[in-house]
Amino acid sequence: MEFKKYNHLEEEKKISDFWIKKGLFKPKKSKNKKNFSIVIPPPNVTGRLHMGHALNNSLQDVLIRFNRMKGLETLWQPGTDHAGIATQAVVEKNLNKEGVNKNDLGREKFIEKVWKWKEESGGIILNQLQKLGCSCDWSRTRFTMDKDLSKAVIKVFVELYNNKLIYKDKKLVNWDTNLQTAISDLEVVQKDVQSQLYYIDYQLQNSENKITIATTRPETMMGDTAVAVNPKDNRYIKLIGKNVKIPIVNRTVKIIADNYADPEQGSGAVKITPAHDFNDYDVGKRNKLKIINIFEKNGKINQNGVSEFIGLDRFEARKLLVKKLKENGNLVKIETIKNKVPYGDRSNTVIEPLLTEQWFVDAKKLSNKPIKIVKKNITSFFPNSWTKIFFQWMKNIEPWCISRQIWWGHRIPAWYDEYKNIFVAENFKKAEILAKKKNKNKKFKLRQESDVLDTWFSSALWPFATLGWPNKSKELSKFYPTSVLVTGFDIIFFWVARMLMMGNYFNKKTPFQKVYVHALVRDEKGQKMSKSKGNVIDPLELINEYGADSLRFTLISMASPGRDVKLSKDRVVGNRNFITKIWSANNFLNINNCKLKKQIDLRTIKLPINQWILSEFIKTQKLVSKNIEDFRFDEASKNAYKFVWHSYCDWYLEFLKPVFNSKNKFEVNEAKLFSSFMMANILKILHPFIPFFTESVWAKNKYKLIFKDDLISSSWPNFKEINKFNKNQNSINNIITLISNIRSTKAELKITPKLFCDLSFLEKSSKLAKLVNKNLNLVKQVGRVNSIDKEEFNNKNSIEILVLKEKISLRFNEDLDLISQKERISNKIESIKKQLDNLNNKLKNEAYLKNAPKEIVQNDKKLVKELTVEDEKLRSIVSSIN
RNA sequence: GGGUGUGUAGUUCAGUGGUAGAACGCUACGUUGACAUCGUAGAGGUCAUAAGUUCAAUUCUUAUCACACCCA
Repeated sequence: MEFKKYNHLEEEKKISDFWIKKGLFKPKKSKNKKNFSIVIPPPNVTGRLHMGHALNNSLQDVLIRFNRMKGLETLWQPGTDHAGIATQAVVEKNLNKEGVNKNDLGREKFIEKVWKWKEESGGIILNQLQKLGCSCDWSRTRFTMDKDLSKAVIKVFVELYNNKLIYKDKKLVNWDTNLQTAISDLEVVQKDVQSQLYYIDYQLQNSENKITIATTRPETMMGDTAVAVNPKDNRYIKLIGKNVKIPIVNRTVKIIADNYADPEQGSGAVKITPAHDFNDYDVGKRNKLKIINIFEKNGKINQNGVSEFIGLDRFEARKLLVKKLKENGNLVKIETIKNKVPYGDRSNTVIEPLLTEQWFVDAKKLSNKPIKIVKKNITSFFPNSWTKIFFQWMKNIEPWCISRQIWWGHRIPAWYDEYKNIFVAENFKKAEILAKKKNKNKKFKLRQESDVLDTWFSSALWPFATLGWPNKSKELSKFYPTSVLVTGFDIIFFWVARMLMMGNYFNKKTPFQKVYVHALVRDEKGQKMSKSKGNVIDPLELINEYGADSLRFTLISMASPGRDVKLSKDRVVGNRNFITKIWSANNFLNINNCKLKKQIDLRTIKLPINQWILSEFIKTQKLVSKNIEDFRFDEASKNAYKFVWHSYCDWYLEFLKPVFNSKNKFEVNEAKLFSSFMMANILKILHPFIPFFTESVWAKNKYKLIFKDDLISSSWPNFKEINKFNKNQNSINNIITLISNIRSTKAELKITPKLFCDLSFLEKSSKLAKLVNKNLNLVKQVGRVNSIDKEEFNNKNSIEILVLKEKISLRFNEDLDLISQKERISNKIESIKKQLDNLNNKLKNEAYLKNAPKEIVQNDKKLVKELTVEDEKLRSIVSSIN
């Protein structure tokens, strides 16, 4: 009979619609009142699904589906963040294409455009997550710029400000000259680049002598306010306190002593530009130096620069300055060096330290509680190694610059009057009340801060803001703290740490009990996937080609803790084959009319193969559960894979065939019922990994009639072991060994596998004989055995082999070439001898006997006995071969 | 420069103080009434290197080497 192939494209769409339409992703009241919740790491609203998302969300879905099936009330909270800079850039670009400039449009109109863009094309990634099978409660989808979430953001800002955990300060910040906004430390990437190190002579005042400084950024000379040397540097001690003239700039500055100057680096003398270098800024503070800012916000030289440089871009200014220095003879030499240069992670332009007024969060103070929480394991990281890295960062945390000079985002709720007062309040009216109090009878006009907040500021509130905070919602009381956070390591500082700060501060409870940290998805060679390298594998392409299930199973089975996922297409193909295998196994059941017609009382199962497969299943079900609970998704998926393919398909289905051929109605009936029952349970344990396929087969087999539920809402199998089945479990395992041995012997003798043989048991009171007699049909059909005898086959077409330490004889109706077999057994004897020698030596060693645990010694003794018997029997077999 | 992680079969990875495992790939045979997106059998490893602890080390410790990442 021909069966249709499994059509993943059709089925996945159908099943997805079905789940969503029936609202099966929504939390369902649990009997045991236990809850399980995860908040999704909100992807950018501009985002498109990449492999990292695919891995991250596949893992979350495993946890969600598993716990849902275990009967917990389960919420997976989805949504997106507004990605201030990225989204603004997208919309701005679109407008530019239409010939519209953002500034001509004005702030309000522009924001309208952004919202319009969001409604039309934002959040595509959520659809893509649905394609992946993510069972988020989509009806609860949130967006960081939603009214509710914005309310939370404002409340948090005001409260932190009132508690002096947010403040405004004039400091050097990382300035992105391209985006023209400040960014936080974390958004700066230090890149290794080749730079020129310029050695430049500064003329000493009232002297013929010069001092040579070295710099990679000569243009900042225009902002120099000192030259520093190390106080212990003998070369320069005499010069400390003397004045030098900056060439071209012609300003006179002092030579100061500061430990920052490293005698080993460059010339040992450094120019100090407090306005444009973080280290120099500190030097300037220590030495009370003047700060001269020479840059506009776009990175061009401002009025403080030398006249002919004003208006030049910083890199052009550098070129021109170097040229002038050369002409004037001030340039001593140029060295090419490797150094680190800061780049903006969004704009990829060189970051300029710039002195500006910004808003900061006192991260240091907020970090105390999270550090305690993690120390006490109230929130714990998996793998544990991340704890250390988390502490390292948290303990050295710097103030967090949260203001951004862009339009799209949460506008900072601060108002200014004309008298340099700042009023922070939840809205204009409240700010006005504060202002009236302060200004008494004075007239004033309030102007709102134009800056918006860093997107991560709102993301930090995600675990409670999405659940309704600051309202005391029932979701908040039910699902907060969330159970697990599943995230990539790259955002531990950006996001996880900050959620821990905000969650613990505002809720007195940690936002999540556990943090599962997964690694990066790389290409098969271990290279980072990047567009420029052209090695990006698009998850959507794989989903189209092989199905979401295949992709999910692959990613999940490769997610070993602490290791990157090296993805190759071959893996996905392999797992697609796994799905096809189950499909064809299920077809086998259907062909043979194996239907689950009623619930089964497991204790009444009689057939040894049914008892055996059930016992194997129970082992597997336990392993899968435990491994999912331990975040060992790789192991869990492998447990299931192994059972389904190698126990159920390879052996159990083969054993069914002789049963179906028999005339024992009872046995046939039980086999048909039970094989289908097992299939249902296979679908259950595979559901978290390959949800579409399993739900589809569930429907096809009409299991809902028996289990009363769709697969997604069915209960996770939790069978107790049945001890009285142990005997048959062993029997079948032994039969498998026997059949495997017969097959290998055939292969070794180059006998075609088709050929049947006769079997004879050579030992008195043979256990194997009893076993075989009890399962005669299985052995005969699956093992291709004709007849069972008791006498020795003393002729050229028989061979003796050892199975489970018993001698048996196989007879074929063709002559055998036993020479190779003789050699093989001799080799085996050799290796047993080695093992025996080893063991015997060990057992002679008194230190070993004294120190090793009794079980180990006993085990070794037992092994010696067994190997000795095996050795003897093999020797007798060899000697019988002529 | 400081830190973290990794190194086990051809490849990707599990694992363990006392017999070294899987998947994929490879080789041979096979179209046996679920499945060639398959079956059966098989080959393949000084567990990076060196020293130490131990009765016993692939596993623990230290050093070295290689690679990856994070921070400055």
